[in-house]
Amino acid sequence: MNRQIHGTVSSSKPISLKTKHPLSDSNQEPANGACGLVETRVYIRKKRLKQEEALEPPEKDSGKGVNTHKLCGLPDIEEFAYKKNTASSSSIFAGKSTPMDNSITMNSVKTEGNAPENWVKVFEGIRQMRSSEDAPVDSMGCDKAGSFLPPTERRFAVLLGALLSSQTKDQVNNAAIHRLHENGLLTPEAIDKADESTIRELIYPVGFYTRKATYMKKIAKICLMKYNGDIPSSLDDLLSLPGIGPKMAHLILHVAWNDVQGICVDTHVHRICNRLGWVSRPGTKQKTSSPEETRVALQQWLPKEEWVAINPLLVGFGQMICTPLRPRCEACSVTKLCPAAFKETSSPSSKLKKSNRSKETMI
DNA sequence: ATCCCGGCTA
DNA sequence: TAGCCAGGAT
Repeated sequence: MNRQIHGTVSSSKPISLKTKHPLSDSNQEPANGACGLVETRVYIRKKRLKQEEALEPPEKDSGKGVNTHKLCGLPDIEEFAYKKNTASSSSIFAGKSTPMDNSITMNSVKTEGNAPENWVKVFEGIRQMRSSEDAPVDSMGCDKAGSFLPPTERRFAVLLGALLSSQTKDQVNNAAIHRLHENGLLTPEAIDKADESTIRELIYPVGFYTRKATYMKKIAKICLMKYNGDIPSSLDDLLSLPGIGPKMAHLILHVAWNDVQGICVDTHVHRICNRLGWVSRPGTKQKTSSPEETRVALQQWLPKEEWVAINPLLVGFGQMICTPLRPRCEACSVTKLCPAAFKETSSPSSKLKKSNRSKETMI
């Protein structure tokens, strides 16, 4: 295995793509005797992880979750929404009016008719828990990666960041974007010309890298042909891109275009809103069954000023406290207002009866 | 409903 | 080590 991976971040020397790469020969994974291959892969992954650490020292809070609001190269929406006065004037939101005054948009909230009682208190409670927990380490050096790019390229980088970030730790995602950038592959033109296998190697090991490499090629072509090298600016057009679903489409719209058409609902938002009783299937009291259903229900009463903020708020909360399995209700300050509080003490023992468990935890 | 890819954990 | 997790496609 002679593949070279330069260890230093500062080096701009592209990763050698000439040497053989276990992933470059498509249809690898022979049904048998894949041991050598697997070892090679593990080796490369370790190297990459080292590289990533050099790029971004590990964060304590980073956990496993995907901080979707932290797209590589972008200012952190969470910071944008919750810190006092960040230098967000220079952020991607520059140009539009000052970011919402986070000091409290709540006051001006006119509660919609069907808004859950006390939601403001819960919102504030969660916000406080979030700020007392180790504030999420601010978006490391990665914001240099994209922020200095001209608007069109920056938007494309946002799009790729969103695509790559799903099911992938920030660190891995940022490193992948970094490698793409090193190789001049952050523009639709370059992606269009590059080999899919090259892209696949560069983004490895982000989650689902094979599919994502394919999507990147298609997306680049679509951007060139239909959008003059820019990314789509409407929700429907974003959704039409392969690999871009509702969650990412709304996120991209927020970050790239500063346009809020809907709430970015991921599994955390979905889960927590149901636990809190904030959403239900239309005309019933039952839990919503999908993030999309949650999004629609939530939008019916949550004031638009909070549509961007709620995602980073609940994502962080969902990682630290209101976890999917065995939520840490004892560490939560809003249990008095939470219908689901302490109801999920699922005894770790009973793996059996999936039905029971799913009833309790799959909320 | 199942697959994708790899990290995490019981 | 087996199984869960997480958006999106099919």
